[in-house]
Amino acid sequence: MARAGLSTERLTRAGAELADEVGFDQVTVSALARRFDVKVASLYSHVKSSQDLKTRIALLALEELADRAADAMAGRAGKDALAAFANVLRDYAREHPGRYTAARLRLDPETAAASAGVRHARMMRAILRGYDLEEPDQTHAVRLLGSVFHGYVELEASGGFSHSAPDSQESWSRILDSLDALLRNWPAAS
Amino acid sequence: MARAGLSTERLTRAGAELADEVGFDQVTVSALARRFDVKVASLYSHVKSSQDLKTRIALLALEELADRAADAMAGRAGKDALAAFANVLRDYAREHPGRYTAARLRLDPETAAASAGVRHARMMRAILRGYDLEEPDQTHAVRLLGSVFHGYVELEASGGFSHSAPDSQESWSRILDSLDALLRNWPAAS
DNA sequence: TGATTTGCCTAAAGGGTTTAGGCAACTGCA
DNA sequence: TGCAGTTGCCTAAACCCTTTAGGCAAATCA
Repeated sequence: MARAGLSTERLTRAGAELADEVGFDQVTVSALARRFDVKVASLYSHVKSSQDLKTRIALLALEELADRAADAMAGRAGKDALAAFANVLRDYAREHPGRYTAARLRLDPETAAASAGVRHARMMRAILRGYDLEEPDQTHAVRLLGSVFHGYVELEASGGFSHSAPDSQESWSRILDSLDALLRNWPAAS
Repeated sequence: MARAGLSTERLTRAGAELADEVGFDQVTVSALARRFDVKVASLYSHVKSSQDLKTRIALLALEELADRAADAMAGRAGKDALAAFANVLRDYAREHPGRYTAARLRLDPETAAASAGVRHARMMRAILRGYDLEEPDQTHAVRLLGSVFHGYVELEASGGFSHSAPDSQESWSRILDSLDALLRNWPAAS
C-alpha cells in the first residue's frame, strides 16, 4: 500500500489551510485524515492529539504573523510603524481567518514563552519607542494597543461592522489616527 | 418514574452556570443531562440542538449584561458613564467567564437584532452623547470603544496581563482615563 | 538481500449529537 | 373520581470525533 507521505509539518500546514477554509474549530484530526485520504489513526504517529495539532497551527500562525509584521515595520517609526503593524494584523486576519483564530489560542506558559508571541510583544514596544512614554505608561499603552487591535479585528471578523455605514476601512483609519494622537498626548496619571 | 421538571428556561440557566464552572465550550447537552440526572435524549424536547442551547445561553448573558449596564449608567454622564459601562463589562466577565464567552457568540442577524445586543449599542451611543462627536466620528468612536472593551476583557481573561507589573487594574484605569481624554479631544480627519 | 525501522492500517472503546418510537405520569374534563 | 389526551422522560440506534493497541508492509540501510 502506497504511503501518503505524512509528517508533522505537512499536517500542520494542511491543518492551517483547513482552518482558513472551514474555521479553526472545525479543524479535526478526522477532517485532516480525510483530506490526506488516510485513516484517522495514522495521524497519531505525527501528532500527539487534537490539541497538539491545534497548538502547532497556532504556533505556525504566530510565526507567519511575526514575520510579516517584522517585514512591514522595517525602516518605519512613529505612526508609520503603528499603522504598518496594525495593518498586518488586520490583513492577516482577513486573508487567513482560521489561522488568525488559531493565533489567539490560549497557550500554556512555556509554549507561549517559546512562541513567536514574544516577537510580537517586542515589536509593540518598538512602536512605542517612537512616542514619549515612560514606564508604567508604556505598558498601559501596550495593553491598550493589543486590546484595540485584537478587539477590532475580532469584531470585524464576526461581522459586527459589515453592512453599516461608515465602512470598516474608514473607521479603522480614523482609529489609527486617534491612537496616534493619543500616544502623542498621553494624559498624565490623575 | 418521577419527572425531573425540565424546561427550556431551567436548561438555559443551568447551562449558563455550567459555562461559568467549566467553560462555555464545555457546555454540552450530555453534560447538562448528567447535571439533571436525566438521559440525554430527554433534553431534546426542550432544546432543538446543542447550537440552540448555546444560543439561548448567549441571549441570557446579553440580557443580564444589558440590565447591569443600564443600572450602572443610570444618572451618569461623560466619563462616569463611560467607566460605569466599561466596568460592568469587565466585572461581568470576571464573575461569569462562561456567560461572557457566550455573550460573544456569533448570532445570526435576526437573532442578533432581537437580542439585548441592540440595547448595548444604544447605551454606547448614550455614552458618547456626553462628548462632542458628530457622525461619522461617533460611529468610529463606538467601534473603538467596543474594540477596546472586548479586546481588553478577552486578553485579561486569557491571562495575558496576569503575573506582570503593573497590575491589570491599574492599566484598566489608565486606559479609561486615556479613552476619556481621547473622546474629549477627538482628532479631526486628516 | 536480509534485518530493522517506519508508516499506515484494522480493531475497538469511549463520548457527544440527534432522531424515532414507547410507556408512564400528569392534566383537564365529565 | 375516573378516564382520555397530552406531555415528559426513556430505550434504542445511527453517526461522528478521539485515542490507544497491535499488525503488516514498505522503505532504509548494512
